[in-house]
Amino acid sequence: MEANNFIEEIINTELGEGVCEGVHTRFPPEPNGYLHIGHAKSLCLNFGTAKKYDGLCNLFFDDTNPSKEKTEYVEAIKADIEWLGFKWHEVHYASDFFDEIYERAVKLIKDGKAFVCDLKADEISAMRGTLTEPGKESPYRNRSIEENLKLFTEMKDGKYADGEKVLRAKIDMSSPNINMRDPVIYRVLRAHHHRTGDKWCIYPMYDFAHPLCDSMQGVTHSLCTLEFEDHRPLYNWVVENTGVAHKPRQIEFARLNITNTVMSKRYLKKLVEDGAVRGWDDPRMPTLTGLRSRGVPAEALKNFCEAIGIAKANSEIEITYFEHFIRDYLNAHAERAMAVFEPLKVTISNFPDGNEMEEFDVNPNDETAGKRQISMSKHIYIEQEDFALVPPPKYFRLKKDGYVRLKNAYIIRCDDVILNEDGSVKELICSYVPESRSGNDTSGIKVKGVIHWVNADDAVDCEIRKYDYLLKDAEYSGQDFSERMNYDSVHVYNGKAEPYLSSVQEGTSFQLLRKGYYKKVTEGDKLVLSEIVSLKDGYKPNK
RNA sequence: UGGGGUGUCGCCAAGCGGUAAGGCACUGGAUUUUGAUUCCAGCAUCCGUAGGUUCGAAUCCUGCCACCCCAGCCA
Repeated sequence: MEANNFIEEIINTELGEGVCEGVHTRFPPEPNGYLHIGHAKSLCLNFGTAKKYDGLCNLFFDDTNPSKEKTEYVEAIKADIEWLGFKWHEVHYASDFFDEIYERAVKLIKDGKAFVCDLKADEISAMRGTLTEPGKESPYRNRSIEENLKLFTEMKDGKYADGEKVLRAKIDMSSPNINMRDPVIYRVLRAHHHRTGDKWCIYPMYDFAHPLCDSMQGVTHSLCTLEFEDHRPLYNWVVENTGVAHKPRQIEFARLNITNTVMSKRYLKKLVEDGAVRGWDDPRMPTLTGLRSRGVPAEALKNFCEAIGIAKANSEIEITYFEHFIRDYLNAHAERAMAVFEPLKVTISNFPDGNEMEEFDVNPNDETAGKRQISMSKHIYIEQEDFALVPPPKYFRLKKDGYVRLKNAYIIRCDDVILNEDGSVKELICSYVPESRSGNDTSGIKVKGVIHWVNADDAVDCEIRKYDYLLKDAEYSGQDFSERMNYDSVHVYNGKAEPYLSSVQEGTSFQLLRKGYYKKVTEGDKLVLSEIVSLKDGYKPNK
């Protein structure tokens, strides 16, 4: 099997040497928040690697800290993974293994490799040493096995208050790796666990529980992010010293960073709690559910994850790269329709009475997408921005005495402009060129601009939920028109052109296509937003 | 100043001793009834840096520099 990244190289080598027989991975979120785009990378890696090697991938909830975890999150996480289209082999919870993890801790004590420590948190911290100085051994380090056993049992039975005692692995207080300086592996914590309720008052630490859970699930390759590299020696220590039969291997890779995007669960949670966004599924959020309500196709996200690759170098991907995959997918699959945000009434004086109907492809790039009907009459609406009383340089759209093409229809000429009392444009009187009809234009007139329009007779009013940018408007001010268009063309697919449509999740009304309100659309119901909204670097929620 | 990692084009990223893939972005130009798409063309004499080994190095060796992570009873 050809390796696409360094992890696959490792697997290939192991397979070749017979170190492992198959591949079993797991996606291991802690249910303390919603999944975001960063998790998508891990999701694709874990599920993708398992699939490539015809192996298995579990969903594993790392719920060893009940004070932060909730059932709401586990349900949301499952829904997000399903949305992405991944199918897990089994679902496991660290809490399902609490009994066995406890037994493994007892074994460590019996083997003289763990001890109950009475030091307070700050004392342990003070004795841990520093980056350059070794730590000092706890005075409780040499308690007898019998005493440790008794004390640990009492910890489990609730005889001690939170923080009063902990169980520590007996490793090496002078290790240059701070994680090996007699790490705490169990703490007393009286918190209601979302699954085990009040059964336990002691909980294992991540460093102890994770390798054991990997082993018990049969995981062969435990993929995690770079910050756990220093924990690998401890991971291996646990695997080697607890007597587990199956020995998994931890491999680290760089987490995903995207420009101008907040990827920290802590801040995302704060945004939700502060009411800065309507919830975890606010389209401005980089959460999977937020992306979904924004109209981002799951396929696009997966294509993106595949393209960015897996490596160990810290990196920050430009948001345009992600946007490219959204556009790429939408261009091929999204249904088209025309829409107008700020309507400007247009009367085509020489157009015959009644409606003229015609059929068009729903998606010119996909014949199987079907056809749609578009009608036209002498009264239509166009976008206010598509007419300029005083056109800036290189303005391709409508102006007084100028021509423009109505998409899918005719070329029109603006003959007259009717103004309001305040000087703003009220209505346009135009004439159309009959022989310029879409498909068989014999007029010989060349126009550069093509604009959207809706038929006044049967256009549909839509209520669009408006989301503001978190980016300030000031970001745009000072830009000239061409730059503005350029910006829009990146963030609103095709700029002023036809928006792409795709269905959105039920319950989501209509999403923003661009800044401003949607007023009229021809085909009422499904709309979509195409702008990419992101948080600025350094953005901090209000305290 | 301890330990663990990483350094190839603006951003990702291949490359694993034989003389720098690809994508995004960008720039030209052609088509185009979406200022989109599509399509051609251009875009690292150089791989953090200084030396060394070699007929030959981004790839091997040595020194140096830069950046990231670690002192939670979080994960």
